[in-house]
Amino acid sequence: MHKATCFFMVFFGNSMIETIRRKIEECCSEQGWPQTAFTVERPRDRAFGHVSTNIALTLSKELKRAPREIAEELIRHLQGKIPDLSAIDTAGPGFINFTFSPAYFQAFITRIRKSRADFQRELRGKDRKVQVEFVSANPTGPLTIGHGRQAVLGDSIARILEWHGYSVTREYYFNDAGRQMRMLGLSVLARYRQLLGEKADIPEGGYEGEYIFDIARDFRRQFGDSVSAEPLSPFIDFAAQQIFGTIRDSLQRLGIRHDVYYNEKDLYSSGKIEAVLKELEEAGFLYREGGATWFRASQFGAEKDRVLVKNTGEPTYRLPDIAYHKEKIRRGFDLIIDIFGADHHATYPDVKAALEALGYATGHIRVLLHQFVTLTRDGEKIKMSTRKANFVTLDELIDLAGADVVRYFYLMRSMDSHLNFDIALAQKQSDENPVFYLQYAHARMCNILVHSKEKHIDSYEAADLALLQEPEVLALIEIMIEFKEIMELCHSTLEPMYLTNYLYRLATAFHKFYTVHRVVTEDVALSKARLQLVDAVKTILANGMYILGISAPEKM
RNA sequence: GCCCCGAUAGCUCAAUUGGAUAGAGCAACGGUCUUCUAAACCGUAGGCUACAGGUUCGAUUCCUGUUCGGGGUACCA
Repeated sequence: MHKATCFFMVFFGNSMIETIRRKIEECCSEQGWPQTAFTVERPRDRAFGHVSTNIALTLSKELKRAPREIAEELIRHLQGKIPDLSAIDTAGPGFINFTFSPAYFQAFITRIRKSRADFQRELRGKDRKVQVEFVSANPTGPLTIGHGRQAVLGDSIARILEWHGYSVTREYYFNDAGRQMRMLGLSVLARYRQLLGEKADIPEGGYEGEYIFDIARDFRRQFGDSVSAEPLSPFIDFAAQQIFGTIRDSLQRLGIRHDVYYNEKDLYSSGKIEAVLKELEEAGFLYREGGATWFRASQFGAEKDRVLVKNTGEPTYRLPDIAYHKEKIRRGFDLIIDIFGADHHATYPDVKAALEALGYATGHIRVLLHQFVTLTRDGEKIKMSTRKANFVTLDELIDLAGADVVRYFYLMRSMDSHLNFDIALAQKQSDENPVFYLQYAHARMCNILVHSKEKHIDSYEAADLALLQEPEVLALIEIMIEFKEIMELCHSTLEPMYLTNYLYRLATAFHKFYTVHRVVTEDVALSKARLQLVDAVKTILANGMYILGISAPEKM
C-alpha cells in the first residue's frame, strides 16, 4: 500500500492518535533512535493539549539526555508534518502536547451526520456468531435483584456485540429437573394441602415465599381438590410453568428477550449426558469411589477431584454443565460468553478442565463474573434468599424505579464491584437520578430542533461549520469523537459501564454548552451551524442510550 | 488453610488499563430563568487513594505482605 493511501485511511479513519504515533515513530527512526514503548493519549487536563505523548521521557534513559531536550528536538522535526494541528509544545517533565485546530473538530460534525447510527461503527464481529448466556435462573421463584444485574448486564453486552456486527444468540439455560425442582413441587403440595384444610408443612429446604401460595391456589382452581401427592410431577410442572411465565414477564419489562431457552432435561433425553460421560470414561479421566463417579480434576490444576455422578446415581450439576458446554462448542459459535454471579467462580474451571481433557478448544469461551448486589434499606443490609420470603424481587424494583432507571443503575458500576442498591434512594430517585440527566439532554436536543422549524429555519443542511469555535463547542465535539474509543473499550472488556460513564460526560458537555450558547437566534448562519452540532450530539447520545437499552424520549 | 472480587471525599462511585494539580453525583452552603425545557448551569467546602514495603523518570493503577468486607472452596445449583 502506498504511504499516502495509508496516511489517508488512518487520518480520516478518525484516529489522530494513530497518526501522531506513526509520525513520531518515523521521526525517531530517521534520527536513529532506539525503538521504545511510549504512549500517545488524551491527557486529563486540557491545559496539556488534546493529545499528549511521553516519548521523550521513555527515550531519555536510553539516550542519556534530558527529556525536555529530546522533546524540543522532536518537536522541531514534527513541525508541519501533521495536519490540523495548531500547536505542538513541551511541558512538565518532558511531555509533548499536541493541540488541534478547530477545523479538525468541525469536520466531525459532517461525518457524524452522514453516517448516523453507524457513526464510528466498526464491524469487528462481522460474520461472527456469538452466544451470550445469561440469567439462567432455575424456575423456583421470581427473579431477584441479583438476577436483575445479570439480566441487564447480559443484554447490554449483547447489544454492544450487535453494534459491532456480531450475530448474537441470547441464551437462557435452566434446570427443570433435580432436587431443587422436587423441593419446589413439595412446597406447592404442602400449600395445596393447607388450602384444603389439611395439616402440612413446607419440607426442610423448601420454598416459603408467598408466591408458592398463589401457585397452589391456581393449581387448585385448575385441577380441583383431589389431586394426590403421587406423582409429584404435576405440581412441579405446573409451578415451573407459572414461575417461568413471571420470569419472562419481568425480563420483558426490561426489554430483554432470549432467543434460546435451553433445557437441562434435553441434555438427558438426547443422550448428551451419557455421551460425555462415556467420552471421559474412555479417555481414562474417571474412577469410582464410594459408589460415586469421580473426575480427575486435580490432574488439571484443581485442588481436588470432583464428583460427577453421586452414589445415588444422580449427576451433580457439573456433569450437565460439561455436556452443555460441549454442546455450545459443537454449535459452532465463534465466541461463547457465560455470565455468572460471583458464587459460580469455582465451577467454571472444572468444566473447562473436562472439556480440555477431551481435546476441545476452549479459547473462545469467555466467562464474566459479576459481583453481588447488596440491598440496603435505610442503610441496613437486607439478606436475600429465594427460599425464605425476605427478598425484594426484580419486579418490585421495576415498580419502584421504572425500567430505565433500573437498567441504568445496573450499568453504572463495573461488574467487579459490589452493587449497592438502596431501596429508599431508588424510590426518591424520581427527579435526581442520573438517567433523567441523560434523557433530559436528549429531550432538550429534540426540542431545539423542533423549535428551529417554528422559527422558520426549515433546513440547516447548508451551514458554515467554521462558525463553531467556542471552547464549550470544541469540548463537546471532542467528547463526541471519543465515542469510537469507548466502544472499542466496551468491546474488549465487555464492560457496559464505560459507555454509561461516557454518555454522562457527553450529556454534561451538552448541558454546559446549552447553558452558555443559545442555538436558535437571529444570526441564521450561526444557528444553522449550531443546529448541525445539536443534531450530531443527539445522534451519538441516542446511539449510546440504545446500546444501554434506555429510552431516549423526545419530550420530558 | 486455599481461590476469586473489592477497599479512593460524610455516602455511592469514576479515573479510558502506569502519566502532569485524583474527578463526578448525592448530602451541606451560596449564586444563575422577561430569550430554544432550571430534571439545567456556576461557585464554596470536603482526600496521607485501608496499611507497610517494592518495581519505575512517574503508582489509585503493577508486584509482595498485612488488615477489613463480600463470594467460593459440596455426593446443593
